[in-house]
Amino acid sequence: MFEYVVERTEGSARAGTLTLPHGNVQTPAFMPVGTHAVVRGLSAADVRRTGAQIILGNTYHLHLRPGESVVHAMGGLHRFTTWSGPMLTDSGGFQVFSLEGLRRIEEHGVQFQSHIDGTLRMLTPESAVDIQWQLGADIAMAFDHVVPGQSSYEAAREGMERTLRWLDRCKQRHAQLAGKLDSGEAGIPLPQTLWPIIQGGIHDELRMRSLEGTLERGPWTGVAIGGLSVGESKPVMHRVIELLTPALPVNTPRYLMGVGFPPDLLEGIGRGIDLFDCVAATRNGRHGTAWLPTGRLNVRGAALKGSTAPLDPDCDCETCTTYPRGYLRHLFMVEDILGLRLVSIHNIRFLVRLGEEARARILDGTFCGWSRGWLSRYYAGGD
RNA sequence: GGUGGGGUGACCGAGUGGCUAAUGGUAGCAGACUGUAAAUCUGCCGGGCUAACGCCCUACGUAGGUUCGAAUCCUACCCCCACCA
Repeated sequence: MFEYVVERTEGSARAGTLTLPHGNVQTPAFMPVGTHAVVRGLSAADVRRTGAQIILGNTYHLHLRPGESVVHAMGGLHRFTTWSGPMLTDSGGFQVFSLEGLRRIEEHGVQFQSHIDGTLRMLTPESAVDIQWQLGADIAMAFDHVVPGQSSYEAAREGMERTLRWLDRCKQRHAQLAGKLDSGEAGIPLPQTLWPIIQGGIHDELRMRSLEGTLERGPWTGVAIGGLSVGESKPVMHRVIELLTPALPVNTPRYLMGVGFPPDLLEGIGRGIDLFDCVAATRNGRHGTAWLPTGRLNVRGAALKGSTAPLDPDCDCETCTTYPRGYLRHLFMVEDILGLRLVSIHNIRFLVRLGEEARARILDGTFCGWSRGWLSRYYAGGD
């Protein structure tokens, strides 16, 4: 049910297939983020047309609104959203980082003050797992403690060790719920699997200890690398990835959380990453930045006024095959929601296609050269 | 014709003697965004020179005047609006 098969490798890069209850995911792959059970601005059909195979939801946000019991009563996230493909829910661990100032960390869990109405909400390893079972995605993430990229050894060590202790508790609760499912008690339509998250900041020794501690607690159907792209430099991020992937089991998918921008995907794939998620595709889309093979394009820019050219002539997305640049710019100038949607669609398709092409290249053994050329062309565009 | 109100940078609109090249907003231009507190945020926005500090020029309807100093006070004129004839 949660099988991962690596079909071919080239250097550290891998092409594989992940089997999940709601379908397969061919890797490498980018997963669009749908924090509030929606990829912002897009319908499930829009997302499907981008070629995305799996999307995310978020424990913290869906716990606040509408509440996991509501989603569960409506038949789980798949029925709730009408997205019938694979899904993954993040645990709320990232909010420990992003909502710093609205939360207090304790060993028992994290006390959040809701950013919506100020009410106090405790998230613990156990409740994060409970909520995710109620939401019913294919993959649940362990509740982790993410520290900023600049964190000292001491701060990173604390977050990393806590993440391991919390992993034990997540695992235990997950096993309890899986046992209930087996005996038909849970009332949950399909099983889900739990993935752990490696932490340790930018400190290699901590990263390795996190990896070892995580693997000791396995086996796992997938392993995530968290706590990157949170303020550290690119070379440091690359170093940490290179450090970890060789030490991970081959037939386990590696998920680099929160990454990335287009070049980050190729840099990650080349270093052995299989799965990515990132809000940048949709956020940049809403903010008027489109990704092109030659770097970023400001869709609001005066240069696009009157242009009849497609956004990206090489792209097969709905936006690029239908609308001229001058119209997309116009949509942003008049602040119509269609503009936000169309550029989001393009950016997602752009990353999905990057994954598809990388996969094809790995399968025919031409990934490394192609990736090098792609990256130099992208960076030459001024990025 | 009379009375009253008003003319400020692309637009709207503050400012009623020095802290004013002139508050705010809009429009415009540029940039940022990485497991989403983000359809958000930041910067620029009279002209010229400078890498920059900064310097110079031109500006608050027009023309004069008062003053060390004027968008701000005075005079005349032009234009706009309202009401009355």
